Amino acid sequence: MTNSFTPLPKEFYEEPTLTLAQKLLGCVLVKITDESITSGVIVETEAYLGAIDRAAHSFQNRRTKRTEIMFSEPGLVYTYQMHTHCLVNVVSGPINTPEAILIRAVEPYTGIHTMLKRRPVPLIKNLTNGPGKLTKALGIGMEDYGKPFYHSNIIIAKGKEPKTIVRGKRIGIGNSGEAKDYPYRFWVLDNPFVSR
DNA sequence: AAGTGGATTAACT
DNA sequence: GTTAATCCACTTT
Repeated sequence: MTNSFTPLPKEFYEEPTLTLAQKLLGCVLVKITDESITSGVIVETEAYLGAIDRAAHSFQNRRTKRTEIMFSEPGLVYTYQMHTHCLVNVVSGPINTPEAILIRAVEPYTGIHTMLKRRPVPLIKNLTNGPGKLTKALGIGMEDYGKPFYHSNIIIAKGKEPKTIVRGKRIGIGNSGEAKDYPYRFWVLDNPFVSR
């Protein structure tokens, strides 16, 4: 499938994680397969700051097979399996700084028909308004683990500037002690596709 | 064996 | 629309 999206350069990811998490809002997440191109505009992200963040897999620099990629250079794909779902993250921070940004929601952009085929839902609104939902709709899976977003079949391209960015507590990390109140979640105000 | 966290469905206001 | 219960598969101990 021919692709008209231009990946953002490697340098785009060389920012502090909390800054990058905001810069990613409005960008387009694209997955290219032989059959189709599907893409969505990122509308919700969460930052995970490895060493100091109890909610992160890499808390206190815990290095396992799963978190290994977070210690690598920024701009790589970190996918991990959660029950039946797969979640996508953008590796952030310099080498040996295990930080990542979870993409929690996107707004369907191109290839909506294909996405609906992968994930039949009555309302488009429910197609990609959650981290596990968007991966299924876009066809992202564990096979994408470790790929660079700037040079592969899963890319992040420049999008449009989001109107208003809001910041708040993260979701789904209730048992992470004090870390559960860190305001590391960013989303586009009033966008119907944010997970909540 | 234990821990994990989103999606879906059901029950409720 | 909001909350509650249940499902699920993989990772780490």
